[in-house]
Amino acid sequence: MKVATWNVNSLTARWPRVEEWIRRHEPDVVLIQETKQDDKKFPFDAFAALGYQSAHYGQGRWNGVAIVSRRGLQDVERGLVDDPEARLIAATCAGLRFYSCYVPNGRSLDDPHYQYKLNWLESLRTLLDARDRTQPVMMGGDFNVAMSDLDVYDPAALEGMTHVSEPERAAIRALLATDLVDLGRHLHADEPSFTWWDYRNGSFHRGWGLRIDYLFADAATAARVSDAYVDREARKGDKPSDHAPVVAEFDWNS
DNA sequence: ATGTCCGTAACCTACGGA
Repeated sequence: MKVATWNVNSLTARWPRVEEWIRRHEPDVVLIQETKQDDKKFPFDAFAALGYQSAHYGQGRWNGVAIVSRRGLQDVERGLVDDPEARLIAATCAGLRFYSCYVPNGRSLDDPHYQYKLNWLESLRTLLDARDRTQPVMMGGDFNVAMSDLDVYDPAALEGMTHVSEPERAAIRALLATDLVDLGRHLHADEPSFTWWDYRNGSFHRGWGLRIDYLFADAATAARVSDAYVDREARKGDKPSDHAPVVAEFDWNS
């Protein structure tokens, strides 16, 4: 079983890259963020032509999350209670409960959007805390938080900014405290493995990245993971997203 | 520290958001 999470920064603009990536890597499930589409525009048929069912929660210009699967797709849930923005979708594929998350950016520590981000993460924690612990779960997405200084190219350069503040990091730790494991760190405790590089300043080739996209799973599922990695190749070439996909591979029969 | 990209609305340019 191969699962990926990828913030595509507009599925409309990124379709050629997404299609090529799926053909090449043949994932079973892909958790997508920032489709920037409504359902009318979402390429359900194009995914079907590749052999994938899809579920989408979009709102048009901003946000938008999706789950695509070639291992079945049932029981779709959209959104967080009281959240007007399309940032969360869940579905069951091959017996696993999947969540695709697009956490608010936060903008800056003194912006109201930052408090929205903290509230959003607390709502997500509440949802996960109430889940059925007998069902395997995998949650992935763009969390817009670098969990530790190892996840930042230069901690001093980001001091006082969003993505690295202690309250955000505590909110992510609280998510993990609902019995989830960070699959990237689980297998590679000391590798930076950034997932996002700013389009500006030649950040990618200078190595100025952050690890802000994650795949989390319950401990029993995490124990079956044989590989977890970032596909940096997807950040290169023509018209890339500013995020690279995070991939996990694991034994799964059901 | 800000050299880019994306979608939109309104028009071939500016703006908000990231």
